[in-house]
Amino acid sequence: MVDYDFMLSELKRILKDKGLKFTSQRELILKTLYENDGHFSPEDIYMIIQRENPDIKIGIATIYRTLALLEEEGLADSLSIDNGGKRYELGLKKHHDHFICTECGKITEFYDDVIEKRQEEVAKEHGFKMKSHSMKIVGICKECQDKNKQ
Amino acid sequence: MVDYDFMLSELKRILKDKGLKFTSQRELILKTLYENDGHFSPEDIYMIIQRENPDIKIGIATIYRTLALLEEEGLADSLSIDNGGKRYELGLKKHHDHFICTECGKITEFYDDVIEKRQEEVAKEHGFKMKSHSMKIVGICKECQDKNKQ
DNA sequence: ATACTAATTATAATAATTTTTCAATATAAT
DNA sequence: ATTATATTGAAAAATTATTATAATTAGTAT
Repeated sequence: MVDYDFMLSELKRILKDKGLKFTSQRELILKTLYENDGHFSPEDIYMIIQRENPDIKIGIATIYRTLALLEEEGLADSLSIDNGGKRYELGLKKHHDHFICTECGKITEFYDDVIEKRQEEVAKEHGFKMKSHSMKIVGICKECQDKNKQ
Repeated sequence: MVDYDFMLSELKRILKDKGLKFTSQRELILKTLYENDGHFSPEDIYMIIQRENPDIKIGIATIYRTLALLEEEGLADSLSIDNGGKRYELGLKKHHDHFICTECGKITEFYDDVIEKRQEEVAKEHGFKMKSHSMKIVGICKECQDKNKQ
């Protein structure tokens, strides 16, 4: 796992490169993504920050803006859920795909080499220059299946 | 390609099964999806219907409700695009995945047996009961790459 | 055919989510 | 420290989706 100091210096480097400024809000949002494992809506991030830093004021618009920036620069990744909007997670992690459970809403990560490799090939075959890819498998997780049986 | 009469009779059968009613609006929305190849937002569908049937009045809420119904019954499929909301396409087509071009926004369909098969296996390996799956490859399409070179 | 019942509709209001505007503030370079 | 500029929070605006309701319509039974 990439460590926080590295991500922070990446953020600083990127901001400098683009003539943008390093702010406490941007740092805080990155840190929040780093310290919380999961897939969060902007609203989630907003509430986590408020809960964990009752002294700090931050606007929801800043959350939206910053998450978009982090994603653009690869420091965050997003996932579109069927209902409602995007969920964000920390970027620079090993690439992976997602299981989404329709019963409990849980999002689980998985990785499969065969699929990864084949995606590259398929893109190449179609002359498509791949920048990213995502796969979602929607269904019912093991836990919910067991729960249903009882 | 499944023909329209089949889809229409499917719709009628499903509605009857569920004690719902066959209405001109529901038929019109299915027909619109059938006759227009592409991936449309509810707003798109609304505008296409208004344009092609200036005499008919239909409410945007009906579009939303009907698309959700059609999707639930498999007569339509939806795809979450990064910006904004869902895009719908006709259902009962052969399953496929999507290329999304970040330059021109074009969505292209593709199908790959290796990926399909492997998805089934991965879900099974994780004890996940797959209901559906989707894959998006985001990048730059051949046409835009060529355009950029000029 | 007609009448009846319940589902469906359009419209408008409402809710939820995301983006934009703008004046005040904070940052980075000098 | 000063200055120029990017960023922020707050509120307004825009977008997207859902809900309530009275009127209408489809499907069934008569």
